Amino acid sequence: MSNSTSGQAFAKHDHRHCIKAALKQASRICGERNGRLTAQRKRVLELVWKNHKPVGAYAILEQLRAEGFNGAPPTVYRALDFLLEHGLIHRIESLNAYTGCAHPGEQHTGQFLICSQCQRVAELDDPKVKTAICNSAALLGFEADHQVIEIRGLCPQCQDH
Amino acid sequence: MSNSTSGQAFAKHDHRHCIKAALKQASRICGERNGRLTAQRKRVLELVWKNHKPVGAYAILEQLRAEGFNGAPPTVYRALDFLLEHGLIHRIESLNAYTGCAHPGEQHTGQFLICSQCQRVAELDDPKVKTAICNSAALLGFEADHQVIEIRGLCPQCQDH
DNA sequence: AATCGTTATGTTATAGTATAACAACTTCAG
DNA sequence: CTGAAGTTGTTATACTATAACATAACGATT
Ligand SMILES: [Zn+2]
Ligand SMILES: [Zn+2]
Ligand SMILES: [Zn+2]
Ligand SMILES: [Zn+2]
Repeated sequence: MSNSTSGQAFAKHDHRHCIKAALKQASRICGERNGRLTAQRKRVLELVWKNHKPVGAYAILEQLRAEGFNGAPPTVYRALDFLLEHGLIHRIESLNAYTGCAHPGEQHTGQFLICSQCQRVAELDDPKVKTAICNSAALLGFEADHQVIEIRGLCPQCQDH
Repeated sequence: MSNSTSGQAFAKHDHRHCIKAALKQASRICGERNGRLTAQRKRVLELVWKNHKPVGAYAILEQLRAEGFNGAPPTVYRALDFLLEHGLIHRIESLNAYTGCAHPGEQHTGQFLICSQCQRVAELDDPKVKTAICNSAALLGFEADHQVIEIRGLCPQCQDH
């Protein structure tokens, strides 16, 4: 089961559950695949999950340094690469930033709703969207493989005023 | 009328027509809006349209320098910003690169098919895709504004072998 | 426990992408 | 001609990401 219902990022919720669930899932998935969720990788994953706002590699680095870690960019990028490879986080191309995956372990390619105001991101995985794209691509004989879908707009809470 | 039928990028065609049409449209659109298509901006647009492969800002800079221009990054980025603002080019987020717009002047947000092998890009504007996304977003109360859609895969010609 | 290949991390330097800030020049309406 | 707006030049710097090589931790095997 997923650790985050679609769109939950925009609803009021106890985010500690998100974090806890994400770590638990990560642990399980790494166990199944012989991936080693080391302390650093785990810490980076926690920082990515700190909230539903995508976070940049250098922001993570700053956090780690604030905690006494004395490291350099490659350390962070390696951790991020590991987490990406195991499907525990996604990269948001239009932000050069990273966000926790809401459906870890399941094979998928996320679709992201990004609030222009509060920066929070919700991950969707709507098969209709995927189908529409694949159909459209197929008409041109294009064989779709991976999709980057990042939608900017206003989340429910930021539409108010 | 658009200067490039959807998906033409992947078909055999006389690309000189693409370039010529793009420049003509650009000239018209800038005229209508009191945008000044200066020599530099025009040259950058030509370089972006050199083929259907997105091109990076620094690659453009190199080209310009090879032509005797002795400039710096801001010049290129300013030209790109101008062209983006007037809807004459698009930015491909997942490549940090720029590509000519196939429907300049028309209000739209492109959807891009990017061949992983030959790097060529075709621009779509499928209303079904847009609708599917907007519907999906609306279910969460999210008001979609701008969409980044970049599909990786293999173009018809690169699927052969 | 000692060994050894594999994986992970440390470290330094550098590549690649983008913008800030200010100066000089061009254009064009009045 | 003149002044305001827009454009380009120039220098420096911020931000994002990786190359390359050294060291350390791990884990299976002996
Ligand atoms: Zn949460
Ligand atoms: Zn918001
Ligand atoms: Zn063409
Ligand atoms: Zn191709």
